[in-house]
Amino acid sequence: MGDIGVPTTIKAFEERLLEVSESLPKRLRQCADYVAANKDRIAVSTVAEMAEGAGVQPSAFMRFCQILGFSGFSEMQRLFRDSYVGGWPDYSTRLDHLREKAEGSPSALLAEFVEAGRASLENLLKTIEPHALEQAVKILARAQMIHIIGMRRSFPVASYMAYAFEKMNVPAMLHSAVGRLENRNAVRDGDALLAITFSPYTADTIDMVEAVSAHGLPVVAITDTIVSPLRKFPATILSVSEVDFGAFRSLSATLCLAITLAVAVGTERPEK
Amino acid sequence: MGDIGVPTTIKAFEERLLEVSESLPKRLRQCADYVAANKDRIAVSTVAEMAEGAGVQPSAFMRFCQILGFSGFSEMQRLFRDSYVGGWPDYSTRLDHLREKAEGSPSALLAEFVEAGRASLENLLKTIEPHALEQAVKILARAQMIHIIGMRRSFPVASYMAYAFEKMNVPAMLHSAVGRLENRNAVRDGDALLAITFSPYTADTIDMVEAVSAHGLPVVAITDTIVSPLRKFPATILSVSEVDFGAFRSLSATLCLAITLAVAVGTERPEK
DNA sequence: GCTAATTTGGAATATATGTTCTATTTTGCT
DNA sequence: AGCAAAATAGAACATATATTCCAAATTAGC
Repeated sequence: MGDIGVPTTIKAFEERLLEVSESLPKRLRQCADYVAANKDRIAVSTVAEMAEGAGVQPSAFMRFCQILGFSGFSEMQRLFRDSYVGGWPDYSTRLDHLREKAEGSPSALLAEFVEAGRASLENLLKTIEPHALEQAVKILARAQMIHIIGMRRSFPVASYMAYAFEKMNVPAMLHSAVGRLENRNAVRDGDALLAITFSPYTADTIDMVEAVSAHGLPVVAITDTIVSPLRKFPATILSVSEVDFGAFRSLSATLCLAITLAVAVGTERPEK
Repeated sequence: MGDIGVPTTIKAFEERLLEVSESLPKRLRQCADYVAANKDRIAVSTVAEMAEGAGVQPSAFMRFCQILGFSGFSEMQRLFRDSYVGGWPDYSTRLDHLREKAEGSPSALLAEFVEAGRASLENLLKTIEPHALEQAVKILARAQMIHIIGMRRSFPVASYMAYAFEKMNVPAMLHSAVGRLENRNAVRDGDALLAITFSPYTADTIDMVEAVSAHGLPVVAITDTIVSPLRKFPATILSVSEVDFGAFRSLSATLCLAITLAVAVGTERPEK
């Protein structure tokens, strides 16, 4: 046989499988065939299940794993499980460590945030529902005026969208709570609301969504996860789950979605 | 509480999660949030891993599963393993797919921005100078008050940093031009200025940098490229070159740097 | 500010699952 | 056909993981 190295990537795994499957006794060949046809099951099955699927004994499947270069089934499974979640380390605990130990230079911290941002972006692409996105664009493109609200952590996103809309000559209004002036009466028929809110959900934002949707106006919401209180309203929801780094998020994915939405609306909108 | 039935579909699971998450004590709520944001992990993780991710004890996560109507974690996991249909399109194939086949649609646009963001992040890591970053942290950590200025496109960054500093009890002041009130006299000895500006450089921001550095106060600047007009002043410069798509930039890299800077300052700063 | 009820953390326990071992069967060779 | 080598099945063992339990801490009500 060739190298004894453990496959560390799905690709390497496939190559090894192909390379080995020629010269395999009956039962082990069954394993190879079954695995080739059901690679995705490895991540969520037990040896017993895989063995049954292949029509062999667990011990046979075990030997099969070892021939592929792994120490056992668990090691092989880990490869598939890790590649499934795309390496999404637990940042919240890592930040705690950074804080406590105070070790790690700013550069190391930057590396962490870059990594978190990268993971968030990849995840965004995987989880966004194209249909919801299209619907959101349609709603906002039709609106006579887009009202934008986002407080605290969401404010940067709201303000960036306001900037982008302004640049593209799309009528939009950023509802910031400057001076506690609540310009709620600016919302009129034909308008739409774009609400951005993340846990912990600011009451003002929720209130505004409630008020606006009570008037029958359409609402588009950018929020996190599915437990958002916005689910109670008939809004078009775009959910982004940003990798959490302690109390902070880099907002990479959120801003990406935001700018996409803004540009799509700007281009779709009937001129003037 | 409502029904006691075991959720038998992901949809039912989500509904149950939403319905229950309102009235949940602290730790259980953490579980709910983490699960909502990481549903895909349930199929391939152990209770211990899920619990750690949520920042709780395994036993707490266990109770959470039971509140959702399952007998335990295993039963809940089975739901996700069974409904796991395999075929998880990995990031790169999904990206290609969206780019080509969905051309012109919002989803394709999203793919472009995600890719641009990813490239920007990678570039950020390569180009940032650790020494400059450390110096910036040092300057801001020593300042009695951090004055933040950033207009137009830079305003989201400025406001996010203001938010982050506030969260960490770091004295900071966001100089927005609300009502054209220019609070320049708020700047005092011992303070520092954090200026964020990108081409085309807003005059107000440059003016402020000039005024502040004329008083001998330290300035940290986040800007693009090396031809920034800020080079004329004795400021610590962190340059980010964001990959742009069309006329817009997703700001991914800039925000990443911003939040890094904020957290680094927050942790380095002497308490109180 | 005290008491009762709820919630939580951590260790103890039970169970499921992976892994190894060996007698038995099968295969390949002369 | 008879022998040696390889492969297999099934049981025995080891480990990892889920689950439960209870004392300590927290919260809510009075």
